[in-house]
Amino acid sequence: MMAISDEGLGLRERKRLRTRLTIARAALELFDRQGFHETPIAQIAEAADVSPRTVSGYFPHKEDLVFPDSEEAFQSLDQRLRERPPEETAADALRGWIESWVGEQAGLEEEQKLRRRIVAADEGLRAYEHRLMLRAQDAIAAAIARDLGVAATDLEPRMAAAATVTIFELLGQVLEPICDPGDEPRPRAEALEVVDRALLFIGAGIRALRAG
Amino acid sequence: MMAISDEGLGLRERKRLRTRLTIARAALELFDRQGFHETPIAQIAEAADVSPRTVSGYFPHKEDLVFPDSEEAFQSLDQRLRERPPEETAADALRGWIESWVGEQAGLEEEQKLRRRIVAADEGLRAYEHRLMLRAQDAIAAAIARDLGVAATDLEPRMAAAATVTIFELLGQVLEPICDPGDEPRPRAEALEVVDRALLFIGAGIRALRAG
DNA sequence: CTGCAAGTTTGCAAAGCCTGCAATAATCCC
DNA sequence: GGGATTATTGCAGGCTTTGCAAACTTGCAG
Repeated sequence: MMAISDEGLGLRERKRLRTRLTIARAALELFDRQGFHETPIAQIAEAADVSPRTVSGYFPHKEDLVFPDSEEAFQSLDQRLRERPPEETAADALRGWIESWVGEQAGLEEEQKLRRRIVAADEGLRAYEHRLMLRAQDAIAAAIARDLGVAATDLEPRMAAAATVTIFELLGQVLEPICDPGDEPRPRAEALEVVDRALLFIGAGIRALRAG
Repeated sequence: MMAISDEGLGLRERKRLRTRLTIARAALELFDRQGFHETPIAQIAEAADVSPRTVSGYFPHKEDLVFPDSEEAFQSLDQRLRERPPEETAADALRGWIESWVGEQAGLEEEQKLRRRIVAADEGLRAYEHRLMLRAQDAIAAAIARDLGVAATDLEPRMAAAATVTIFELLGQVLEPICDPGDEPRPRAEALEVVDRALLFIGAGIRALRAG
């Protein structure tokens, strides 16, 4: 679910991470069984053996329980894009990041599947996920703008970035097109193939705009 | 704000529409002055001289107050796409719909500006707007799939549809890039130019995917 | 080991949103 | 006019979210 990186951390930090993880796991489990709206925070708190107030402390919005490490992911993507060498394109950096990201998710297929199923069942959660993605969209737009030598607020990089973010969203659905329990996880290669097709789509779109 | 189509309607319907309009207008005004979150429903009710329960009756979610006629717009787009003649492409139908839609908005520039400013100021509203757009996305994906002779669930039409919906969202921002009071409304032609560039982008992407 | 500083958990309360229900009021149509 | 339909309203209850202060745990220096 979340990368447990408790290296060189004091007891305090480790305990905090553990609590956070426990809560998120309990929530995911309950959401999957009963539905998001049908699961009050009080019940999650009970399952995680913690007070409701503590749940809200870790996860300001109930929806955050479904995307516990979006912040971490965004930071890593943003850094990857910013610190890419001058000769590497935004698309290459993005692809590289996705590759390593997908790699890090190894062993978490079950949780991913749960998450996908939960999100698929609730329109509001899909919108919330998109809201999280918007941050990535801005970072990607900035990176593409750097490639093209235009302002990040120009239509061109923004359209391309928006299309790119769309790919992320489709990616989740492609990886778990049928969200029934017990399905085998799709091979990683297939995910990357989708990414490559998406980047092809976007690259062609950009070229067309620049030519036209 | 909303198209007031009270032709051949009884007093009941007319009154209903009028009430709805009054509430939405009051809400928009207050949201703009104080902010979305800073405006409780009770205050809107007071301004519109109805009970809070009535507001919730007309607008199940508070956010709906900001997008009062999204349903109408979606229905009209969906119908336009479904009933397009066989020789008209999805892109053409879409462009035609946007053109007439933009035309219908004539005279509503002030409300549009208010709305844009309100939405721009709140991340949650942007996500909600996207949520509304997802319905259009499905309709567009189906239309593109029909063009291509593939299933609506295929990656190709879905990516193209997602990119298209993105255009709608950017369109609002392009039309009101600086959401300060008193700006002149952008000319309609400029909006259509954006649409054309967007369709160019998407068309090139689709061709690249089919070729590759 | 002891005790203080810093950080965490908890309960409580208040503000809001949203929904269902039943009573009341307005409108429609015969 | 009068019964049927529909709109409006108040009320209650469940839920999320936030602030605040008290109680508790951990870290660390002496």
